[in-house]
Amino acid sequence: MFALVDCNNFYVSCERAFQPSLEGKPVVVLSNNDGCIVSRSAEAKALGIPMGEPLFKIRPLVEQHGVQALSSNYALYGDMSGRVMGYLASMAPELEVYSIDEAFLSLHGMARWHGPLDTYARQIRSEVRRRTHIPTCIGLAPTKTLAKLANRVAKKDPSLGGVLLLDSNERRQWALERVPVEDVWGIGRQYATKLHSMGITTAAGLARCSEAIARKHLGGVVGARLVRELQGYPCHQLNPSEDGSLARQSIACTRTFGRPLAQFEDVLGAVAAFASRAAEKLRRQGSAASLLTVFLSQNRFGNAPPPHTRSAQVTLPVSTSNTTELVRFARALLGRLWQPGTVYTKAGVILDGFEQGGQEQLSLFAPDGGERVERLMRKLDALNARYGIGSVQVAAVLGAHPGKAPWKGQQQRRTPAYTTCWDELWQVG
DNA sequence: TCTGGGGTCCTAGGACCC
DNA sequence: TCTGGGGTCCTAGGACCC
Repeated sequence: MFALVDCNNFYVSCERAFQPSLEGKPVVVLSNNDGCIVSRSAEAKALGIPMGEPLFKIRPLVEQHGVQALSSNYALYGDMSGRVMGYLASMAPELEVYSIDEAFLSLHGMARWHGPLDTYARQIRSEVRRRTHIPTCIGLAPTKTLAKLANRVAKKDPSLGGVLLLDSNERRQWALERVPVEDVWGIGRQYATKLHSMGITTAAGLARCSEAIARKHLGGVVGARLVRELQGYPCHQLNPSEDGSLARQSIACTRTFGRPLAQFEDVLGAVAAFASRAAEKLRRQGSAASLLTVFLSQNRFGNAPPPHTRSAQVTLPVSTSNTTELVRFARALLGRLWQPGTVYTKAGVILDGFEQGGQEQLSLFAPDGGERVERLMRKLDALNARYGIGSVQVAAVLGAHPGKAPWKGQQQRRTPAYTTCWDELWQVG
């Protein structure tokens, strides 16, 4: 039996945990540059504010109803997520951290010790709330896809008290019939449109599909597995997370600039900063990358025809996690992409092709130099951990401007980093 | 004026190999 | 004119997720 624990309106809930005055009011959290809505309180949803909507389009609504719009505070959310996941890890033999606000638990064999699983789930739910002030819903079912579906039903139907267990054919069928097909995990916009045109409008209808239909219309083997999972046959295993942190297969750092940029030095500053950040994340999970991609984007909402993005990739001669090396190659790729006279709005650096033990290969080429580089990188990470991200940087990051980097955007509505920054600790009193 | 960021998996086609 | 079969690796692109 799988359990899916999902935090309700996670970013808004994190903000409320430290600012109880936000309780009961319409609140939204904004994306980078205060651009789009990425989390909404129930009250904000009730006002008809859609997920992903740009703030400027709903400005009248926000002002009319006094909606609190907050900049995103990822230091806070990451820390709160760690607390929730740490507790969940203690409540089940295996835990998969699926995203910042969701986790799958394996509850195999747990009923024997803890009695009915829905009762156990209610305990977990109230304890998460007591410890962190974060509300959750929990879906329990024999497959991951059904656990997601149970979770969604529990969210929509307050009479269920935040927990739904699908442990019989009758209950499963009951749940399948009340979920629209577009809300099934793995059915996005394209597939939903296709299914509706075929007359399939509910999860129950999808569960009745033949394997051939699923394969033909829903992306081959992916669709076949989806339908099997709805029928109650597990196709997806739990992928336990090592001490709550995920080892990624790719690492990206991408940003829309605070304003459009046309100077090479300005964009280089951004790309070098992104490469540095990506290298830090890479070292934190102990990987070395063999593939480096840089992309540059122009305004995709303008009149210019697509493509709005161009990218360039290089296979590194030696896998590495060395910031200086990665910045050097990123600069070369940027040079290949750069078109003078073009105005860019966004850039990104992506690291791929990981292998373990990259450091060994590095030292093969530079028997003592490799170790020296490793020590330097460790020191760099330690300093940045102590004094804050970006305290110590390679020169290219600084670009032509000694002051604020021109690619950095606005975060005018950010709340303090209550839990992670010495200067912004929560004040009691 | 203002439109996020970071991931996953799968498929198809070409190059290349024996 | 005839001119195999099977495998791997790489890349691009599509669809989905939170």
